[in-house]
Amino acid sequence: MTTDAFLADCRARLAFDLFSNTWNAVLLWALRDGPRRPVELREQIGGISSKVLTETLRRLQFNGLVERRESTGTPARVSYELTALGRTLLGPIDAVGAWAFAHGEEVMAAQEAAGAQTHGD
Amino acid sequence: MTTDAFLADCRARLAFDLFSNTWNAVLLWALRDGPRRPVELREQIGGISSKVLTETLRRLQFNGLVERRESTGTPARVSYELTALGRTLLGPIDAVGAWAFAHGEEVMAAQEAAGAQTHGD
DNA sequence: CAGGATCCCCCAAGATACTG
DNA sequence: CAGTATCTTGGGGGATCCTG
Repeated sequence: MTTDAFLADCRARLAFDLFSNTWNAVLLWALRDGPRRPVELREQIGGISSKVLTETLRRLQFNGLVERRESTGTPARVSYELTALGRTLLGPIDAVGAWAFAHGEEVMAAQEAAGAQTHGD
Repeated sequence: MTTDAFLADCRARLAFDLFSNTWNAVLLWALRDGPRRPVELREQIGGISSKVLTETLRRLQFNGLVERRESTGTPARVSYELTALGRTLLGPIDAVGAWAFAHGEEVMAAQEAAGAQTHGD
C-alpha cells in the first residue's frame, strides 16, 4: 500500500465495497469463532431481517468469503462459516473496529458539535 | 475489540458507516500527504463529480475527520486537510487496502467462479 | 427453520446547469 | 474554481407473506 492506486479504478475499491454493505462486516465478525446457523446469527446480531441475512450471506458467499453448509438432516439444518479467504479479512475488520473503540467518542462529539452549529442534525 | 459488541447497535457500526460511503475512504486516503484543493482531488481521484466531492468532504468534516481551509485570497482558494482524528483513520484504511492488494485476486476469482455456475452475473 | 417473492422507502451518487 | 440546486436512478434494506 505505498501506491496511489487507491483511487477511482483500483482494486482497493473492491475491499471497501465489501465494507459498503451495512451487514457484511457485521456478519463476518459474527462468524469469526466458527460456523453459525442463520437463527443463531439473527439472535446474535439483532435487528437484521431474515431476508437481508440471506442476501448478505449470499453476497459473502459469492465473494468467496463464506461457505454454506447444509446438513441434509431432519429439519433442514444449515450453517455458514468463514472460508480461509474470509478469515483473512478479520484482521482489517478488527483494525476498523478497534479504531471505533478508540475514537468513536471523538467522532460522536464532532458530530454533535457540528450539528449544534448548523441546525441540530 | 474483544467484545461481541460488534453487532447491531454498537459503536463499531459507526466506523463501518464511515466506509459505507463510496468516496469516504478514497478521499481520506487522497488527503494522507497533506492539504489538497478540490480541483487537485478531482484530478487525483478521477471519476468523482464536483457535487459528490463536496458532499463527501462535508460529511467527513461533519465527522471531524477533515478540516476545511479557505484562504480568502483572490480566486477563492480552498483546501482540505485531515484533522488529527482523521489521520488516525489512515491505519485502518491502510489495513483494508493492504488486504485488497493481498487478496483481491482471490475475491475476483471467486466471483467469476460463482458467477459462472449460476448464470454469469 | 431456511429462504424465496413482493412491495416500498430512502438516499448515495450521477448528470446537468447555474451562481459567486 | 468552489459550491449549490434540481432531477433522476439504482439498489440496499426493512416489512410482510408464503413455501419446503
